[in-house]
Amino acid sequence: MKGKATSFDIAHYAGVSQSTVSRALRNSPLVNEETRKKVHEIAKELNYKVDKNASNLRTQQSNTIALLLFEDPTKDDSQINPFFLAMLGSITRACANVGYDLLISFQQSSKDWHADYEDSHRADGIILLGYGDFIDYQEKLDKLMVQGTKFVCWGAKVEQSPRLSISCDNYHGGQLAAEHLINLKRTNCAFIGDASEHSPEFFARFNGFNDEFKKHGLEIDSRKIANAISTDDSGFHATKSLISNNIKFDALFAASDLIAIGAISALTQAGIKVPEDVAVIGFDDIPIASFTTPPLTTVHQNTSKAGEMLVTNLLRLIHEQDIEENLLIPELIIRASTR
Amino acid sequence: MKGKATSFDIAHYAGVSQSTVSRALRNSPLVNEETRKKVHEIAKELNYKVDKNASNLRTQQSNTIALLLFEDPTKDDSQINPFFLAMLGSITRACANVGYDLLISFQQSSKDWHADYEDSHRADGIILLGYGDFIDYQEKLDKLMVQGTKFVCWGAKVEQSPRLSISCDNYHGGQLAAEHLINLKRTNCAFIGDASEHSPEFFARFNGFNDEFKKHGLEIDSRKIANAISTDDSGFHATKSLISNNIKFDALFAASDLIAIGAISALTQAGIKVPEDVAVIGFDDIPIASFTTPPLTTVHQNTSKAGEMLVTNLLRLIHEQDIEENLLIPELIIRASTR
DNA sequence: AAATGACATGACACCGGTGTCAGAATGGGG
DNA sequence: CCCCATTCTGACACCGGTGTCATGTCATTT
Repeated sequence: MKGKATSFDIAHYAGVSQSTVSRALRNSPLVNEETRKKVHEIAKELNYKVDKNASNLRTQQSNTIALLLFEDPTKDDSQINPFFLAMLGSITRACANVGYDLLISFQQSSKDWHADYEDSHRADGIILLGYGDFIDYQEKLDKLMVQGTKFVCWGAKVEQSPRLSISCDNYHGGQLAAEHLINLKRTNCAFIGDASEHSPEFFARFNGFNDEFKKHGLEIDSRKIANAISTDDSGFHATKSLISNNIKFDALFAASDLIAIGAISALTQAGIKVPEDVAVIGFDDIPIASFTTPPLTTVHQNTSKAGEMLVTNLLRLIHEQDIEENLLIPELIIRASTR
Repeated sequence: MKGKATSFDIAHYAGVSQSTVSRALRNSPLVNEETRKKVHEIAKELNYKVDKNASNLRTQQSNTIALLLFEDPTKDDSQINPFFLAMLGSITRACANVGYDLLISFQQSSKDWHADYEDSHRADGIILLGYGDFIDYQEKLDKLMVQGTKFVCWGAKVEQSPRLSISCDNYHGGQLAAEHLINLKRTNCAFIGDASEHSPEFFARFNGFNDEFKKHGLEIDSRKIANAISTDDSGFHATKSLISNNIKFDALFAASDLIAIGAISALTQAGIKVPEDVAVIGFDDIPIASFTTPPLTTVHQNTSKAGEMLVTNLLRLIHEQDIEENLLIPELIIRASTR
C-alpha cells in the first residue's frame, strides 16, 4: 500500500460502500453492529486516520483553536513571560480535554498580526493573550467583531468594547496586597509597574492597592512610582533608579512577579535587605516565585482555571451559548519576602 | 454577503472564471497582470482568505508542524519547564519565518500520545520535545519511522535508533562546568540529577563532567550523587537529603537550572552560603538564571538556534533533503554563584 | 397476499480550492 | 493569407471525507 489509507480502501476490504465506512467510523446508529466492528478492525489494521482536511472542509469547522500571544518586546526574543507560559499550558490542557487542537502564534506588537486563522478556516475561534492593553489593537478587534469572528481576550475589561474578556480581579488583588502590607505596618510603599490606562491590568492592580491604602488615610507617593514593563530586567532598572534617586521606602508592590524578581535583585545589590528593610510583594505567582531568595509573597492567579475559562467561554461563543462567569478571584500567597 | 467569500464570489465580481482567480491569487505567471490586479483588489475588498482545508486537501500538505511536548510529571500540572518554554518560543518563531503554522500538544508520559497529526494530515511533520529519554517511546517511534512519518527529536542521540535527533553537546557542557570548578579549586563536588542512561541528556552532562574530573585525577564520589528530575522542587529535596545525611561538599553541579534553583534554596535554608561555602553551577541558562540570588553560573544552550535547527532540519526531512548540522555548542556563563 | 414500517446500505452531490488540458485570441514570419 | 507559436483563460476532474436521498431487504400487520 503506497500513501495513506483512505475510507475507500477500507470500503474495498470490508466489501461495503465508502458511505458506510464513514458512518461506521463515526459510530452512527444507522450502521449494523457487525459491519461497524469489521470496519473498525480493518481501519485499525490499515492504521487509517480520518483526513482532517477533508473532514473539516465538508463540515466547515476545524475543531481547532488559535492562540495569539502578544508580548512586550524583550531583549532576548526567545524569552517568554512565565505567567503566559503557565497559561499556555493550561489552555493546551483545556483544549485537549474538549478535543480541540491548539494553533499557536506569537505576535510582535509592531507587526501586522495575522488573525486570519478563522477567516481561513484553520481555527473555529481565537484566544488573545497578552499583558494589558489591546488598546492598540482596538481597531482590529472591532473588525473581528464585525466579521463575526469568535474570540476571547485575556486581560482587563475595556468598557467601550463589547468583546469578551476573561480576567483576574486585578483590583481586588491590589487590595489584598495593600491589606497585607498595612497589617505589617509597612505603609511607606513604592510601586513598580505602569500606573496608567495604557496597561489596564497593572492600572487596576495599582488602583485596588492605592484605594485600600486610602481607606486607611494612606497613599502611594507619586514619586515612589516607577514605570516598568513585565520583565525582570525592567523591574531591575526601575528599582535601581528609585534607589539611586535616594528615594526611601519600606515596602514595594510590583505589578508582576517578574518585576518583583528584578526589584529584589536590585535591592539586594544595593545592600538593602528583603524583607528586613523592604518588604516585596508581587503579582501572578509564577512557578519560580516560591524559589526566589527570599521566596516571594505574591497575589496568585489560578492559571489552570483561567485557561479553562478562556477555552470553555470561547466554545460557548462558538456554539452561540451564553457566557459563564468571567472573573477570576485572586488569592494572597504569603512567603518570606514580606516576613 | 452571508458566510465567507469564496473564490467563486471573486470570479463572479471580476467577470472571470474561478480557475483564473485561483491562479491570480497565487501570482501565477500565467495570468495577465491586469486581471491579477483586479482579482487581488476584489479579494481584499471581500476580505477573502483562502480556505486552508480545501487548499490542504487538494495539495496534500498542511504547511503545519506539530509540536509534542513531553513533560516530567509535576505536582502542579500547569507548570512547564522554562527551558522548554524558551524552546517553544524559538520554534514558533522559526516556524513563522518559514510560513508554517504550529500545532501544540502536551503529552502525559503515561497517556497514549496522539502522534496522529501527520496521519490525519493535520501536520507535515512532528517535533518531539522532552527531557531525556524517549526510550519509553522507542516502540512508538519505530512505528513512526516505519510509517514514514517525518519527525525530529530534541535530546540525546540514541545510537540504536536511526531517527533524527537534534541536541546540545551535553557532554562538552559537562566538561565546561568541570573545568570551571577545577579552576576555582572547588573539587569536592556533588551532582544533583540523574546519572543513568534513563536520562540520556543528564547522563551525558554527568559523564562529561566526571571525565573531565578524571583527567585531573579527581572523581565525583558516588555518595554525593542525588537523583532528581528537572524541577526546582525535586532539586530542593534531593539537596536537602544530601545535607541531612551530613554529606559535605564545596561545589554542586546541577543537571539543570531548575534543579540548581531548588538546590540553592535548600542550601540557603540550611545556612550554607552560596558561593562561599558551596559553588553552584547549573545547566540550560533559563531566563531567570540571571535573577536568582545569587545569579546562577550555568551552561548556556542557545535556544533560538536550537529551535531554528529543529524546524529547518524537519523541513529538510519533509522535503527529502540532506540534514544539516545537528549539534548545538554549549557555552559557560559565569555568574555569582561560583564566585 | 398485499401493505407498512424499521433497518441497513449504496449512489451521489457537495465542501472550496488546485492542476491539467483544451481552446481562444493575438501576433509575427513565410 | 495561412501557419504556428505565444499568451491567456475556461472547463473539468480531483483531493477525501460528510450528509441526503433513494433503494433494497425483511419482519410485521391487516
